[in-house]
Amino acid sequence: MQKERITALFKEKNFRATPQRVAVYDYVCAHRTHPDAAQIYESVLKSDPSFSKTTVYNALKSLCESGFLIPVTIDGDKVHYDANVDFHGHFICTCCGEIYDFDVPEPHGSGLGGFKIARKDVYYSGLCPSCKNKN
Amino acid sequence: MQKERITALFKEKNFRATPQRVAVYDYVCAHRTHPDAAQIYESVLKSDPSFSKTTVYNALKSLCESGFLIPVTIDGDKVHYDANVDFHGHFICTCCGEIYDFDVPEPHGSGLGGFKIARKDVYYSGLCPSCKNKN
DNA sequence: TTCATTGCAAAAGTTTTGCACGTGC
DNA sequence: GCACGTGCAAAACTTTTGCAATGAA
Repeated sequence: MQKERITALFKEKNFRATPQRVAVYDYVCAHRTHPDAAQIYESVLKSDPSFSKTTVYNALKSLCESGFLIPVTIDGDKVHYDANVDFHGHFICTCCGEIYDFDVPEPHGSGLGGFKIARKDVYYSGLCPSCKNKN
Repeated sequence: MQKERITALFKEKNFRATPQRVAVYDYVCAHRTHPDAAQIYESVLKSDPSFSKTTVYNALKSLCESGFLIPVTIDGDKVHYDANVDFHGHFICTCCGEIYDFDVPEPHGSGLGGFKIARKDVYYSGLCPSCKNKN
């Protein structure tokens, strides 16, 4: 997606379109590998050397709150981000750390009467095909 | 569960039964609130002031690897631990941070041919009843 | 103009590491 | 006895915070 279209999309949803936010979103859209803040920062820094790490965190937080991105907390330490906001599952390889998308029906839990459910996530973990065959 | 029974359980599964590991597991079994490493450390320290934080991390890692505990990474930063290893969902309140268990059928994803699935997790987030009614 | 966002440095918080010592089996 | 676990301090990392300066609308 070109930056002008991202800017238009942001304005349409009353989301302040700063070049930094556009760059962060552009990167996550273009790299469907579920990058974390460090990877995003490293990349956007190349086109704008004055880009701050704080700004990456600010942008990611705002983008998630406004529904442009989804935080993926499958990995215990860092948070990964996904531009595909349609419901789907995430698989993480415990060997190489790679995260894969997969199709899964939305799960329906019971015993949550009175709770307001805002998000549902399905996380699998194990070995990806290449790591599985490595040993 | 008394400590002697935990020790017996560990030995049964060829899991070295040090008093520290027993204490950590005992705490997580007794407190079904999905504690994190800091909470566990704080508690076990009371009965043994020489208990090290490193040991808590070591014990938790080993206990997870041996299937005694489940790591809950629903929260982006710290890892929580659950002694209930039977399949169930976890709900986290984005307001108070409390984690609740709920029943949910095991999800069956598609498109993972060639992957070795070791674990499945279903995480919900939103507002718990009391936080929902707070505003 | 105005107020949200940015950028910097410093802090906070969790988890890991290296290594000597201690201990379960 | 020996391999494995423990404990300590320091390091590594991710993320947050405070605040002055900047810029989008």
